[in-house]
Amino acid sequence: MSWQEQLVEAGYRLTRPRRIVMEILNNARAPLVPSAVFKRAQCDGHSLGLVSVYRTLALLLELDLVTLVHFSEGCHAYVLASPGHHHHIICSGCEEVIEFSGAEDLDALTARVQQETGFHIDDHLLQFYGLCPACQQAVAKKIS
Amino acid sequence: MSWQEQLVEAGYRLTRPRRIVMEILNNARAPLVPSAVFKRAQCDGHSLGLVSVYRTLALLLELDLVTLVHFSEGCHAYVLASPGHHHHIICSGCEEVIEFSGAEDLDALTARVQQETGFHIDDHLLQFYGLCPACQQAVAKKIS
DNA sequence: CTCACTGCAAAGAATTTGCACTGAA
DNA sequence: TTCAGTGCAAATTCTTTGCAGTGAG
Repeated sequence: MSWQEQLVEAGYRLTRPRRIVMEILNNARAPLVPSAVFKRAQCDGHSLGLVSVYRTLALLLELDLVTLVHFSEGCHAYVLASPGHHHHIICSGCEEVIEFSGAEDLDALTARVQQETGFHIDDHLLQFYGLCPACQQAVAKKIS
Repeated sequence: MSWQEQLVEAGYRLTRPRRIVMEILNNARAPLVPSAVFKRAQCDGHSLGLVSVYRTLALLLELDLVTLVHFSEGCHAYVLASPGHHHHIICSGCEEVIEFSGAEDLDALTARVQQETGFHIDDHLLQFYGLCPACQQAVAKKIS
């Protein structure tokens, strides 16, 4: 089901601002904060209010059409969410984000922790940080 | 090495506000945002500025004496960090936070993802969300 | 046609900065 | 005694809300 269908399915309208925000997130390689989405829209010649960006992102988040990515310093930004459960690797160099799946690999750990702590675990947050291939090369060049 | 020693070691002074913030975090079962730390200080009859709370938390974070915990809605809060690498489980009921170790269990996954993506992974963020034993009981009672 | 959605302007939070004063070493 | 650290007040973000106008269905 396309995101347009999901929106409508959930009882929302398919409007210009929502299209623009989705298009921008779709073209973005890195996670974007609301103001960044707004700026890109302006650069692309689109007109939309910053307020709509906030409201649209909140809505898309609720519908799981976008996800939050957390940075170690305590900021968070939005990326498009592909269907299904995914995790992200974030490049510390260029902030590019790549998805990977593999929740299964956590099952053993989850079970162990549940047993040890008595908690009933129902969700998790997993992200990796590192350097993408391009940035690794850039660093290598800089050093040599 | 105690946190006091770590502070001094790093060239900082051991001041009243820093003691107060550490004491409050030490007594807190749940992660606290800056304003919450500030309020608790007031309740405890301590006098310190909100600004100092911000500055102190930033410093403690830099020294790894405290860590950030992320909530799914996009907020983050501070908890005391015990030495060594740890992860957190956060209770969705009472926000209590418990630490667990087990980075080793991620090694296999890390290796696989590195190979698949070409990224060079050097850090990760892992948190579990769920219900602590007490809150599980509370829910069970409510239903019955 | 209607009502959900938009965009402005304004309010409200959250966080940072400038600066004179204070107290840890 | 000295300078790092504090606390206030003000500045700067960041985010939310009220409300009249607009356009998707």
